[in-house]
Amino acid sequence: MQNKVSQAILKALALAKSNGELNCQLPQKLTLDRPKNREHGDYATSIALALAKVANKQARVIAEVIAKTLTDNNLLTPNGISKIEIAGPGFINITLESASQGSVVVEILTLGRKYGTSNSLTGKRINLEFVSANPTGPLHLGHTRWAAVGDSLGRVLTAAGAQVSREFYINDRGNQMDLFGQSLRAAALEIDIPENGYHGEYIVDLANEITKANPTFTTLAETESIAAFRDTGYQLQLAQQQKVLDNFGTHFDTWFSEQTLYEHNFFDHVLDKLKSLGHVYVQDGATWLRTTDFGDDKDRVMIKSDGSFAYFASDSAYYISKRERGFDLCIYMLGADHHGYVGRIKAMAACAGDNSEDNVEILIGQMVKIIEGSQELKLSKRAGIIITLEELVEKVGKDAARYTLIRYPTDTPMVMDVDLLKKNTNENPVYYVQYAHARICAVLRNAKDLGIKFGLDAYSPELLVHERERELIGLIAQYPKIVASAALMRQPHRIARYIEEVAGQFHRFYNDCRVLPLGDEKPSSLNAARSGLSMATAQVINNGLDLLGVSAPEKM
RNA sequence: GCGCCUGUAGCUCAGUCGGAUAGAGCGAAUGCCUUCUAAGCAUUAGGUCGCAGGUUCAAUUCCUGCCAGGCGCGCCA
Repeated sequence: MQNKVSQAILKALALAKSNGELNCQLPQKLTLDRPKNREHGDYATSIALALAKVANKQARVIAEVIAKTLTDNNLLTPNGISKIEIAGPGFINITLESASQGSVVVEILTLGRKYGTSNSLTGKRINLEFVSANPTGPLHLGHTRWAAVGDSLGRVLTAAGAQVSREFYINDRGNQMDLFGQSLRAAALEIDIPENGYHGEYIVDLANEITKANPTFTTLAETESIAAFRDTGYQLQLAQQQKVLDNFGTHFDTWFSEQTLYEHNFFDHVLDKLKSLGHVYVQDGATWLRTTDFGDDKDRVMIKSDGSFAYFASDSAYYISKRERGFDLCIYMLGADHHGYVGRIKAMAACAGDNSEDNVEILIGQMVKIIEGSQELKLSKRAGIIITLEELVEKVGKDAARYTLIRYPTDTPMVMDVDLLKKNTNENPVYYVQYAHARICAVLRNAKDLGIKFGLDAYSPELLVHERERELIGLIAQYPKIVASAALMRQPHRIARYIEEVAGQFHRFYNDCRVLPLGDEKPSSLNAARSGLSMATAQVINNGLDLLGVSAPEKM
């Protein structure tokens, strides 16, 4: 619909130019906005203001020319436009015919779950890496934000046509793993845990669990004992993370083990590749990647002078693995404490011969603060984990947890008030949206009981002329654009904010427009049309909630 | 010191590839259920969009400088 309107205006512009009424370069495409103020029509464009300078004419004059051309060439009614007005400094406000505007309901009911999907990213192979927690403990709140947002982004990108693979990178080698093993063994033997080891309470529980199943571990020689605790603890912890994420509705296509980067000479291949491109050198006994060639602050060590691999070696190998597995775009979702990595990862990609703009994207998620009893809970690795994903879900439920975490843009630090989420569930916007959905389902159940036919056949868009109906229709027509922009900008929170608006708009419609017949009234075609609109609204809310991984209950 | 993020209503936050009178929820005040889910709706109150310049028809949005807060700057992972 919107497209038809903008085509009409572009056509008018072209006609005006050929008439000599407009003498300037014409835009390729036109932006139609949905005005905030309803008095400004269904759509508005500021094209006349934009052209004023290049055409060397007053904006209002240009707007007049466009309006006149549209009218004179019979471009209004055939394109579903009922009214065109010029306002303010030269805005063109467009009002649609009810029948034409209401046709979107037919589109929604026809497409169903597919409404909102597009092909704007079709053909793009995207590797989406998120969470990637160390397998040395439970998932905490920071991970939880990404578990929700990353999963939703995956769904949004898929809806835009991209081929997405979600990946969890398991940091299963290096010092941290050894410290993990040492800590577990120390806990089992009830001796002091190393200073920089893991101190959370879960370590003791995990150690006990391991000892119970494997009583001999504590009797092995120290090195073997540490390795045994490490490897068993790793398996248990990883399984735990997988289970928790699965319950949270976040699923990964690939769990990628860091260790495997060093198998089958893959790392040698990586190093050869980087060498052949001329960015590797040896100094002070260490092997470096010259990332400063591409704007990094300093060069990075890949192989330390003692011959062991630095973490950056894995980073590089992992990136190259992703690219060689055929992904066009690698999206990294990192915590704010890792934002220093942006420069080096992009530079490393450039060292590998890639375009660091097109092939790599790094999204930084700011910290999640958590408040309980009006006091901030400080997260501390040493003291152990304050709140885990599992605990959060136990406290507030999966839907509320996911929704709250996705609702804010990730580059904003967010504050979660546990008390609020715990005791006042109705203060959470997720219920507002879910309630709208459940409410519609209730109405439709009643409609069915009353024998009202409200499918595609019985839908008469021209009957929906009430202000509330027009607003609601106009809003649900925006959904595909919202999904596309959420995908393009990698911002799933836009979906949440949008469906909140839809829910609100539905509640207002429901309040002012009786959907079903009153008392003994016979069902009319208006009842059917309104039921159809309600059904389409439910579909949009359902599709939106689905992109967030939140359920759309039919009863509440 | 350098880099990234943030500063919008009493609180938590949207909006910002420049657009008309800056929004929502919560909190405060007042109305609306004899028929569709009141977990809802309506009205009111509440703002120098951190500060100061600049760019232009138009700046909360873009640029520069400052102020305040968060985070990061290892041959750790």
